Amino acid sequence: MPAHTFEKIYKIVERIPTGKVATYGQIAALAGNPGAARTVGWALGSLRDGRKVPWHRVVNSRGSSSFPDDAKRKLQQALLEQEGIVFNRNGRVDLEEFLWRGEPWAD
DNA sequence: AAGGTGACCAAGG
DNA sequence: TCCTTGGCCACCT
Repeated sequence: MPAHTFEKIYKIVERIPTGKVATYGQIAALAGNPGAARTVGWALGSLRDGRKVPWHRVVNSRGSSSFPDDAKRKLQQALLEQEGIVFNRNGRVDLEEFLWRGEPWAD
């Protein structure tokens, strides 16, 4: 079935292991749509409850969250810290350390 | 069919 | 390190 782009994105995000984070561009690439980073953010923005997607493990290339709501980025940061992710004083994570090395697996 | 929008990204100043 | 600019792609009206 035509795994809608959204569905693909969700599945990828679900594969991000605890204690690691991924960037939008990375997910887009893994989903087979390199360059569609914006779409990824949009997909996650449309995310509803009931779908167990660790959206908090998705950050931008700077290693910080780009949430429009301050409350949510705080929540995201808290959740990540619970998983062992460390934020520096700039509120960013060290991608060299926590970026998920998702391999080009094949479904 | 065309234009607007978005949890983006990379490059340049 | 910050801000701006141009370009990406999928979805909605």
